Amino acid sequence: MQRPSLSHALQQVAHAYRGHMAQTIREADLPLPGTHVRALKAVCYMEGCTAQRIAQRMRRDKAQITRVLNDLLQSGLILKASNPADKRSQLLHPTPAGEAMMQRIQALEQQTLARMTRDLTQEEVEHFIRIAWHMTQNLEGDLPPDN
Amino acid sequence: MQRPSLSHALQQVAHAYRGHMAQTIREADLPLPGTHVRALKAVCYMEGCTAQRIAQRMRRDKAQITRVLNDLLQSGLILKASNPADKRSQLLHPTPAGEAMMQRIQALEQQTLARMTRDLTQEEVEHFIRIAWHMTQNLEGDLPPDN
DNA sequence: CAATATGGTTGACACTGTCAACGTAATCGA
DNA sequence: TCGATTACGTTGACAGTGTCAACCATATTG
Repeated sequence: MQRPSLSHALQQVAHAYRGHMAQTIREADLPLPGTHVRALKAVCYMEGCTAQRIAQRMRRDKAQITRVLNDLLQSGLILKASNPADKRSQLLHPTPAGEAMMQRIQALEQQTLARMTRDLTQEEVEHFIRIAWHMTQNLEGDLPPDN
Repeated sequence: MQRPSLSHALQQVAHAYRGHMAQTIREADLPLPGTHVRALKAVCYMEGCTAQRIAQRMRRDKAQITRVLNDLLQSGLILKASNPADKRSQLLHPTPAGEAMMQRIQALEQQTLARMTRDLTQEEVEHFIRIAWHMTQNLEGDLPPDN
């Protein structure tokens, strides 16, 4: 164990990021929890986006994704369209409101990220991302970065 | 946004660590959730440990800490002793069972950390920790590493 | 002493995450 | 082509995480 330990540092920074984003979003009156934001991001930026693909990308249980997507649907931020290639699944698309929401949230996230990395060099940040990704793969296996 | 983005990398690695530790602990039949583990760690390694100090260290709500400590108390892993310096608070100590539990969990954590960093150099890991800590401070303010 | 601040507890609630079971649709192999 | 198996999405149930507000008892401060 180091001072501070890897586990402690990891938990703290993840918690700090989560909390700061949550507060920023709350202050901007965009009542969307973190998981919803991430799912909406996937819907906006993934080609041929389905619930299954979101679950894989986020490494979350598909049940959770279903519920988040239903919330987004009810909030009018996304739409489900039948998937001609597979009648079991639906293709997901953002509505204009969803796109607009994504724009606003992206801006808030950029703010948070900028503050978080304000005195770090580009190299340091990229190094951090690379190591984080490496650790993830070491623990979980392998999926492409994707974003 | 990079590929993968900082936010995504951060959430993934934190989730992977949490999940791997949870599974490892489950497989070892030590039915203790992550927050409980972290609190027990604090009780075992902090001098003059009180609920308040744990809450500060973990940056969590004191209500949550109260409940976690009560669980640990009921599980016979810690003890509360009256604090001569302040009758409102209690000094926390591990029981022998708590110490033993801590030993076993420490070993499991070391395993997980070793796997997570298996192909990384010491410098890379320390760099990662330093940057993580830096980001935390950028978002939250300033508390000493402490561990 | 009165006002205020702090440590801890409790209730309530929102969010996160997983597991199991199910219906439907696709796919694969005999 | 039919039957078994697998995959997508949904639902129910539940455990765990995290915060806020109200409260009591004790400390601290003016």
